[in-house]
Amino acid sequence: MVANKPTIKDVARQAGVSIATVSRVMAKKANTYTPQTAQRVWDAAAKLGYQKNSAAAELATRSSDKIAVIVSNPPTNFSTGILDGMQQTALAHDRHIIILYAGNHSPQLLHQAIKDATAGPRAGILLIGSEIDPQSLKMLQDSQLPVRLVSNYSYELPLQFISSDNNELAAQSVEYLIKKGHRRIGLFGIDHSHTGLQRRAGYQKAMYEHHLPIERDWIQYGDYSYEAGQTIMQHWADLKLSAVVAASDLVAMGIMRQAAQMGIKVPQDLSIVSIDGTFLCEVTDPQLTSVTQDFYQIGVNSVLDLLGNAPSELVPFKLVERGSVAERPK
Amino acid sequence: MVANKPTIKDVARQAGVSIATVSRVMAKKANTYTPQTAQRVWDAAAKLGYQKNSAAAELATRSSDKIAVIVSNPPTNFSTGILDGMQQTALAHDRHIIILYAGNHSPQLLHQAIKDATAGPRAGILLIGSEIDPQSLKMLQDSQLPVRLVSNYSYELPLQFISSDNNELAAQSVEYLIKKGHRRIGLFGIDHSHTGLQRRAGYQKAMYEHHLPIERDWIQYGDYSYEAGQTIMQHWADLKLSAVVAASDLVAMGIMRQAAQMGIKVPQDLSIVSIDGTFLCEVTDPQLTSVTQDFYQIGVNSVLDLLGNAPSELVPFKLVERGSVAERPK
DNA sequence: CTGAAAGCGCTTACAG
DNA sequence: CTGAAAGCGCTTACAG
Repeated sequence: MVANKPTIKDVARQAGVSIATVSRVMAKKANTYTPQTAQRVWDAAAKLGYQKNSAAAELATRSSDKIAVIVSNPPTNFSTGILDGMQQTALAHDRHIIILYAGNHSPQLLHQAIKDATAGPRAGILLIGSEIDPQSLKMLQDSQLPVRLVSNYSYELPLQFISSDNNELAAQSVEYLIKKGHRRIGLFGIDHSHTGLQRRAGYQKAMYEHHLPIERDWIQYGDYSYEAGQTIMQHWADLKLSAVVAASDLVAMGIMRQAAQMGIKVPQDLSIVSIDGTFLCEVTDPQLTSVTQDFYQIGVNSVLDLLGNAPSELVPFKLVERGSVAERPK
Repeated sequence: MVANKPTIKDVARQAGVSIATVSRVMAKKANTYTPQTAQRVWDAAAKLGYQKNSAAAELATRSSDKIAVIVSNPPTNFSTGILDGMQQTALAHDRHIIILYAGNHSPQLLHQAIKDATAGPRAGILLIGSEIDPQSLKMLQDSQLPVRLVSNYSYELPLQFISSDNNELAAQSVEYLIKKGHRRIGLFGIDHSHTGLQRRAGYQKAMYEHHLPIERDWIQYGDYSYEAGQTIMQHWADLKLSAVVAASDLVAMGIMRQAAQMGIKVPQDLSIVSIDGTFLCEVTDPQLTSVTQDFYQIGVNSVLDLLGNAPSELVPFKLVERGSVAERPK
């Protein structure tokens, strides 16, 4: 037979003070108690193994130190870096993070996650890679909580965000390829989400600025997955591309795999720059040149911005040269 | 100026009933209200956008529908499958999952995560891949909550678990290699955690049973990472192994990479079977033969076992033949 | 079937 | 500096 969890009353009795006093010292309210009473309270709490019931505290204050982060699970897997950054930063600011998993891009699971996130007091909501439909938006707004989109965004949405600049991500990939002498450049694996469209726009912008035509089918859609890369690559022969920007590391890997099977050599026959720059880029042969996003920093800034009520923010990325791009005689 | 979030009182007033009645219909207590009152309550709730405050409900019932899952982030990344399984199953049983992130194997972050997990009412605690130190154990036990270890275990710990059988994972890898004619077989990349030791024991058991000697240095330690695979592989020449079981997919990839650089051909010169069987196995060239764990099922069973108070369980895995093992003339 | 009331474990003015 | 008391938003015997 185990004892029930001790409450503030038990601590008060043990320390010989009122529950109000226990509450104050546990909350470290400055100048409201003597060092002596504090010590007695701490001793009593330690002895009983007391732990504050957060549900009760949240109810009383109608506030919370918990940030709800909703992660929509995309085929690509960069969330680890983001979550690491969030975690560290939250801890440093005495906040906690609870993660709600919204499965694979199903609106239903997203709604469920938002509902869970707003079912109790929260410090705010962070959404990683979630496609916001009208109902989600309404739920978010009804909650009256601070909200930030993380790692995706849309200027059409009345929501602030922290992300890399998708447009620039694609544009600079193309610029780099052009600088290396490529002219027939494709964009493989984007989808029709805001992220995909922003990257497409960046690709188009860079091509136009250099007066390069974009032929039909140079833009190939997919879902950022390995399989998408493979499938798209099967039509490469007709496209006569010398270079391609891959919508994600996974897409790039799929492209490489299919290329190998078709006897196409990377980078001699086909140059690739990959968007993301996760560890996967260092694991292929040759290694993948990439525009690498600073996922950790995105995570850090998302909680900073949320807590500090800062405006939307684009986090810098950088191009990392590895082995998947060949120079081409102009 | 926005209105405050509506409470049960607002709904009661709007529907013209008492808060007790609202509470009952929201909780769907059978046979405690007429369809008519129920309808009025639902209408009122919908109109006001009412949502139950879970903190208050948990306080009143001293219970919760939230399962806390603590994920310790290992270099290998199989948690997605597990979390998917947990998520689906929890939802099907009207439970919710909140994820607490315990960073990279630091005891401090684990303690923090356990503290957060037990700071409010919970349906139970699930820990994915966490190394349990004495203090963690005590905190877990003090919580008096149902607890399950997921994807790792120790018979020395008074905690129940759901996992693949680490011993068998390694043993069957070895068996398979022996059947293919290999005799000089190594084990690369395990660490000194329970998981590592269990896999080592399985490896040794299989070798002994076939009267095969294990030479010094055939067992190489690491941390399940890609880098570990690379580093270890640098000493391959001295070892004269014909086959190796890799402690994780990442280790296997590191091995392949280093092998390629050293001009060693997989599988002709070196056969590999990898433990885990994530998508990474299909992404290499040749693809990796693996003992693949059923992570999704592990996730499903972990919430089932937790809620049903079932005993510890070993979830079946299977050997998947791909391209990284060559037959060897005996 | 429904309501009044007590209680869950905290926090925080208010008084002293 | 400290305590008594009200209140946070729910749930649930208890009575009717």
